[in-house]
Amino acid sequence: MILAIVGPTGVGKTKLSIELAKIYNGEIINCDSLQVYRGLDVGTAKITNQEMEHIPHHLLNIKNVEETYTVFDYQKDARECIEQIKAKKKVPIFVGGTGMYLKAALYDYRFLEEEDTTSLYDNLSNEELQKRIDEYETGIVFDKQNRRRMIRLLSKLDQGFTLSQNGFQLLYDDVIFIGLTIDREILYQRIHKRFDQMLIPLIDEVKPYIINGVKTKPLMTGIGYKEFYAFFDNKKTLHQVVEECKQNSRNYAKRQFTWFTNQMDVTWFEVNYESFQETVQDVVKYIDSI
RNA sequence: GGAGGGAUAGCGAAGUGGUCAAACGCGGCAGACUGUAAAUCUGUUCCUUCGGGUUCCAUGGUUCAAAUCCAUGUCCCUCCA
Repeated sequence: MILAIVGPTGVGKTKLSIELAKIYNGEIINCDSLQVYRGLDVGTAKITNQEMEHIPHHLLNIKNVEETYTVFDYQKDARECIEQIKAKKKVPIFVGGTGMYLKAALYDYRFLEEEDTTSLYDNLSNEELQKRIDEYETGIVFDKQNRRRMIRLLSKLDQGFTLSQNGFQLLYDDVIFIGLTIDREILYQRIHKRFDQMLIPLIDEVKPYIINGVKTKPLMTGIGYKEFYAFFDNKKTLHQVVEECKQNSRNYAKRQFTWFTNQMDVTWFEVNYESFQETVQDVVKYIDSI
C-alpha cells in the first residue's frame, strides 16, 4: 500500500499524515516543492520535529536554497524512497501539495535526459518560438502564449527527441489517494489566520536572505518569500505585502484543487476541525474498506 | 458662503451623440499542465428560457439615436472665504 495525502495549502494534510503513519506503520515522503529546502520553515508551514512524533520523514530539508531541485530530481528520489520504505515492510505516505511532483513520482512520467539549453532561446519572440516548433510538424498541441513551455518543447525537439505520450499509467497498483477538502471560505479564513500568526517569525526567516541578496529559485518563487523583496526595497508597505501573500495563497489553493480533482483519482474527505479524530476515522474506514 | 472638479459593471479606470453591454487593469470563477510547478499559461466575468431584457448617481428634457448634450436635485473631492 502507498498512501498519498493531497489537498490545498492549509487544510491539515500534515496533521493527518502523522495520524495515518502511526496507524499504518508508515514513513512520510514529503511532496512539497519548497519543503525540500532547508531554512524555509515558517513560510512553508513545515512540520516541526516535535510534531513529527518520531515518524521518519523523507525528502524534507534535503537541499540548500542555493541548490536547484526540480521534478526530475524529485521523481528519482521519491521512487527510491518508496523502495526503501517498502523494503522495511512499512507504508510510504506521500504528503504535500505539489501535484506535479506526486504525479511524476507515481505515474509513468518519463522525463528526457536532455540538456538544459533553454537559455539559448531567450532572444526569440513568442511568434518565432511558435514558428520553429511548427516547423517540426509534430502535431503536438501547445500553448502559444506560454513562453516557458514553448522553450522547453523546442529545446527537446532541437535535441532530436521524439515526444511520445506517457504519464497516464500508475506505476504502483496499490496507491490510495486521500484528498482533504473544506468549504472554500473556511479554507481561506484558515489561510489568512495562519499567515497572520506566522508573520513575525516569517519576517525573521526571510530577512537574512533578502539582505544578503539571495535570489535563488525557491525564494523568488515561493509564496511568503518572493513578496517580501518589495517590502525590504521600500517599494511596498508591509500591509500590501501581507495582502499579496494571502491572495497568492488563495489562488494557489485554487490551483491545487484544480490539479488534484482533474489529474488524479482522489477520494475527498471534508475535514472536521472541531473533531479532527473523526476525519481521521473516516479516512481509516475508507482505507480499510479497500 | 464663493469657485472649480467628479459620480461608469465587485473595485480601479477609459469612453464625451450612433460601430457601447461599455476598452484596459485588478479581483472573482473555471481550466491547462511531462525538468522553475508555491511556477507558467488560458478562458470567462450585468441578467437571460439565448429570442431577448435591463444598465453608466436620480428625475425630467433635447434628439431618429444619449454613458455621452441641457435642466434640476443628491452625494463626494479640491481651492478661496
